[in-house]
Amino acid sequence: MVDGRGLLSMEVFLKSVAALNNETRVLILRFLDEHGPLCVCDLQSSLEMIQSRLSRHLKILKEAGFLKVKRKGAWAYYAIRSPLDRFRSEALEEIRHLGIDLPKLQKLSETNQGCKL
Amino acid sequence: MVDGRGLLSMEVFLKSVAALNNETRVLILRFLDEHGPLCVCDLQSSLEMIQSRLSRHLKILKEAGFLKVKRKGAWAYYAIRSPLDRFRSEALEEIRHLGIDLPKLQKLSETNQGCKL
DNA sequence: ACAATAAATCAATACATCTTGATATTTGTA
DNA sequence: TACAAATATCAAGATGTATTGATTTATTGT
Repeated sequence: MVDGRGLLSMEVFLKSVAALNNETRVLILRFLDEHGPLCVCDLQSSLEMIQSRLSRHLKILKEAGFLKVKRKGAWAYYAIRSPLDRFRSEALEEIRHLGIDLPKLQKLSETNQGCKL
Repeated sequence: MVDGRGLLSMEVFLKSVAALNNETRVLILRFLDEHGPLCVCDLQSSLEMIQSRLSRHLKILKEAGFLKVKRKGAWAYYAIRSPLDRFRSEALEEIRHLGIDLPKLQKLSETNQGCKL
């Protein structure tokens, strides 16, 4: 990074853009932005998404530099990475202004049966 | 637009992002950013791209709100739209910082034979 | 009206991404 | 160690996007 503002390379830029280029991932970003760190199974129940699909999207967002993961035992907590560089935080700000209707947060991990369905 | 900062909708946002999600289009944006309005055949010779391919990318960039076109007779001059909204201009600023190695400008339209090859 | 040039669109193929169900990996607990 | 729960990865088919050459449309000059 030459001047503190930009991404390093075309490759990295395109990876960020590709990650944003999907409505499901935009929703995931916004949901984590709203609720803070959540484990995969809570996202799964809140967003009503099957596990492999969600896991794939989380991986893409992580590898594009939008998310971080913290493992706590068997659980993986995903959250917006902080700080974000300028372009990514502008993108997130833009996403906040889209007026997305967020589903209700389901903390399945905190029920008796855990994430098991 | 509610507050002057954001795009209207998910659909419009995704269209902008999709337009950015291609190395060829990023190059076209940066080239027009550097050289100002250019007709299709000048872009064609400068970027060494066949006409149908270039035309398709220009259309995508225009419909995503990055470019405007001004027709002058048979020629179509494409240029960066101005003003760009915040997200699009941040994207363009980011693109400026990618350090893209631009090809030399070829003003084929100003030669004797015109754009004909 | 005709021919020629600039640009846009179309149709087919190639290439990439998304979704799903199945399987593998990791971690905690008996 | 064996089992179960949480997550990650894989393989196949479905869907979407890119490229190319051919065709079409628009405009200019004769």
